[in-house]
Amino acid sequence: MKVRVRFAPSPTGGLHLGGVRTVLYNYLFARANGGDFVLRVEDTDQNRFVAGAEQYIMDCLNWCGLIPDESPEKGGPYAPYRQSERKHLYADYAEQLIASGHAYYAFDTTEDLEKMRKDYRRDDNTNPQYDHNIRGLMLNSLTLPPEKVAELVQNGTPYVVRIKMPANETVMLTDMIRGEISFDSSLVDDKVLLKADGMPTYHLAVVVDDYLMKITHAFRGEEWLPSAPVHVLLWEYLGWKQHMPQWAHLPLILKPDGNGKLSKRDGDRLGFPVFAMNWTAPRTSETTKGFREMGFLPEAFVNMLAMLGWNSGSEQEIFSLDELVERFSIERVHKGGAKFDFEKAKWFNHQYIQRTDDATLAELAKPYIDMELGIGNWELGLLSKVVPLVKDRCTLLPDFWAQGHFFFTTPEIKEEAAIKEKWNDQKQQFFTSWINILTAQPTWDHAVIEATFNEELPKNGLKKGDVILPFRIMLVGGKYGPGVFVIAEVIGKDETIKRIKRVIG
RNA sequence: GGCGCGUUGGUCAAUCGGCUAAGACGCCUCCCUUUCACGGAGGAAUGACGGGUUCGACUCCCGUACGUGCUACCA
Repeated sequence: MKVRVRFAPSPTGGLHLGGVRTVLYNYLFARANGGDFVLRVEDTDQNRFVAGAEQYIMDCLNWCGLIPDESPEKGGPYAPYRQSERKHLYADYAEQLIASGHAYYAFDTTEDLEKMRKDYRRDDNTNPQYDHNIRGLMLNSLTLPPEKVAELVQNGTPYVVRIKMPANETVMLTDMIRGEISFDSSLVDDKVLLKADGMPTYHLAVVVDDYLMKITHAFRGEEWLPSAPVHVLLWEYLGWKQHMPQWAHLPLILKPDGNGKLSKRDGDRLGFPVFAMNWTAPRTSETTKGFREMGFLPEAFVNMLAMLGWNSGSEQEIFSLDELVERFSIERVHKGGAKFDFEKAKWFNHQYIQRTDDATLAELAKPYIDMELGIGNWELGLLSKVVPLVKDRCTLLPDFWAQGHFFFTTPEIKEEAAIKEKWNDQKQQFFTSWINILTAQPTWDHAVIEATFNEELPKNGLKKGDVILPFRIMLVGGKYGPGVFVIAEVIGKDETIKRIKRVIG
């Protein structure tokens, strides 16, 4: 049987780190097993629908290079891939469940449900559920005579369909990551399967669509584990038990400080991205930063995510996507959640920058230089000289500007104190006469510049250490950067002399 | 409250009964570099707790604690 996996997001906002990791594991598993990877949009909640979110999700997958084989955009043999467009399919299955006695109509209003939760709340049961103990007390096709039910349905009274959870059964589930898990069916509530608006809930839709789309392995977040028995029973009640996919409940990605699931808020609070790419909420126009815009390379982002919850068992940490396909195994995925570490994420990006060829880096860095200087306002050829000089100091793409800005424009002197404090006549004299020597130089390369620099030192009773730092600050503005004579070579004779004069007057 | 899941350094983690418990990030020291990085050499830092099982337990079992997830006509 052909392996088929699916990523099933609901289009409600930005794509979270954890979501991308779920996509990745799906993708790796599909590729490794010669299977299909499908993107199915779970837009069954009309209240939470956010315009543009679906397109955004696909853009994120594109950026990461995790392209689905079948999707709403691309189509495929099991189209449509949007649950809202599959709405008509679900009611029949709900009816089938009612007919076989595994589900029932419920006519309780929101107020009825609130009242029930209030009335039955006790200290040892702070959250009463609509379950096998309670359903006999509610307004549904189990408590109402058949004629009454038929009448209510016919005259358009809103109703939902609920699963009838059995009492005292042990529901078993074999998880690829966690092994055997069991639940007591008495403790699981009668989940709504079909909502009053005719849309299925996740519980029904996921089972029906996984069946119809012939999904063989289902990866999802650990937060779904408690509702897994509902899904297992649905597979059984619908008569599809032998087709049920193998489950893998992935560990959560936790916030770096304290505990709990990593949320968008944590990123805002601690200054790192949580979404793959910038996301602007259409309603509020509020933008949340993404890894892409912060200057991550998609390969580094994906590699980092792969290692958050999985490792190969070897000491290797840097893997290309192809290597991951080859090495990844779901059995080696951790059970416990992992705290997200932004420092480690940056380290991955630094590694990838060092391994990327200079021409590609120049392409990647270009937009950030454009952002500072304006498109077309600077010499593109200069960037290819700068990239190899500053790349080891760059962790994120904007660092190419931070580390190399002085190649493009005359920098502001930020370390003036370091020059002024120990300034004296000898130094003044040194630079004054050195400028004249430089001006007369027919060739301009770092070796020549350094040679003249060295020759001029003793004439003024100076050592290299006395003036090399001041010279650096003249050119760079601060105490950082590549070899100072190389910088002088790259910015050119006129600019070098200009920058020295600017300081010595 | 109930139920599920989890628990090796600050963080990510190896180990599938033999451990003097890898490696990476971060941190610290030193070297390299008359800058900052890169690179190199070191260092501090770990099995939640209590019982079993076993010649031997980080590894297996039980309990406790702690954490976390769910407990919606949201996914």
